Amino acid sequence: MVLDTATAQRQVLDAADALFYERGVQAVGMDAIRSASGVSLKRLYQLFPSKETLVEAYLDRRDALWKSMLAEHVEAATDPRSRLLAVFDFLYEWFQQRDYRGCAFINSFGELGTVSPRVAELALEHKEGFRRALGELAAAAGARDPEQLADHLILLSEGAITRSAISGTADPAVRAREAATMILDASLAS
Amino acid sequence: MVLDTATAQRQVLDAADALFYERGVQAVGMDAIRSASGVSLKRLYQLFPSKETLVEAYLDRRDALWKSMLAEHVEAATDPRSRLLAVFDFLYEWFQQRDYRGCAFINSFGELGTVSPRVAELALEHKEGFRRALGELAAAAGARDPEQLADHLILLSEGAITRSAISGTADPAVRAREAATMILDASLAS
DNA sequence: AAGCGCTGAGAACGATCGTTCTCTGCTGGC
DNA sequence: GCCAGCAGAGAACGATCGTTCTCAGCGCTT
Repeated sequence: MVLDTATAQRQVLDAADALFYERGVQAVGMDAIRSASGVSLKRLYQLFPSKETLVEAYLDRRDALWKSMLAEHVEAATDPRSRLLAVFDFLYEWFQQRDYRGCAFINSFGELGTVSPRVAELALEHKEGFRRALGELAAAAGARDPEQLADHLILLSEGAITRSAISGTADPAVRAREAATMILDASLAS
Repeated sequence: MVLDTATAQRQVLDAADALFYERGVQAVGMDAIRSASGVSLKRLYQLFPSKETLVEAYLDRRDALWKSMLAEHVEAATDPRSRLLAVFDFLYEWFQQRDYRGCAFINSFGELGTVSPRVAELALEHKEGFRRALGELAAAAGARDPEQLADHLILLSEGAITRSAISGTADPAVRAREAATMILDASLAS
């Protein structure tokens, strides 16, 4: 079976994503990715010269996918206020996925943050991107201090992400939405 | 050099705590713990028959230490309202520690949650203990719905914990305290 | 038809993992 | 003085890791 570069790359990334996310980076060997992807070890190393490269690609794709899923939910809402709260509806849907295991960036950072500066950097960038999005939504919603509101809302989001992972319930998203509503109302321009 | 059981156990746990917390569980071999603790491999395995046992002991001790540090901060405050907010002052101090690397339970859960039910259980218990403490503080502070307030405050706390780890700043504790104040004021019995 | 280059399958390599075993030397009881 | 038993130091074991190498086979050019 011969594969063109694009599909081979996609199959490897699909396998890496599923395995890294479920079991963690260090617990998954390159052999497991090779078996799951059906791409030979040789080709795998041609596409991604090292495991670290593959981890970076895994995180990059997660970041892009996550951003687009978030944007999808936000754009479905019309008025600025519900666009901001749509963030928490997105979280709720995410948490309900059967294989939900928390945030790949938080998990990877916990595993490799000390030893791999690249992973630490990607985690920071991912979270900063999210914070930026919240800042824009907060500004559009007419917050008195959009930056501060974004800081508060991201804490609720991150808290819900880890709590949902550990408890195995999607409920934290509901609680986060409640708290977000309170904070949002309190920080709207009067 | 001969060590009695108690000091040998303490030295092993000190070394395991420092290494597991800094580098993650999987990245630390038993040999590294042996070198750092100065306890022979044989004795190490007499005290902790497997690495998983040692990981459990590491998490148990972290839980106890964390709880007592939190209690210390809370008890230093007098009125119920500042006792509740003292949680976030505690977080601020914690985040400022030079070797702060996030929550050991969140990190361990991310690394081993899927594969080790015991680690998943300990993480859940640790977080439930924290939530319970928040619930009591919320009730004492006269919240209309203490359980809901505790749910909101724990989201802010967990969010601050992970954000502080990734960003390397203690600032999230300040932001969390701000948001907590707003939520607290909004949910006091009127 | 013949040879070159790339392929996939998987063996092989050196390192390191968690765990156990060996060996040497010391200590206490008789 | 002597022997049983436990200590520590670290070698050894089998497994697995990330990575590289071997090798037989296929498709392409001339």
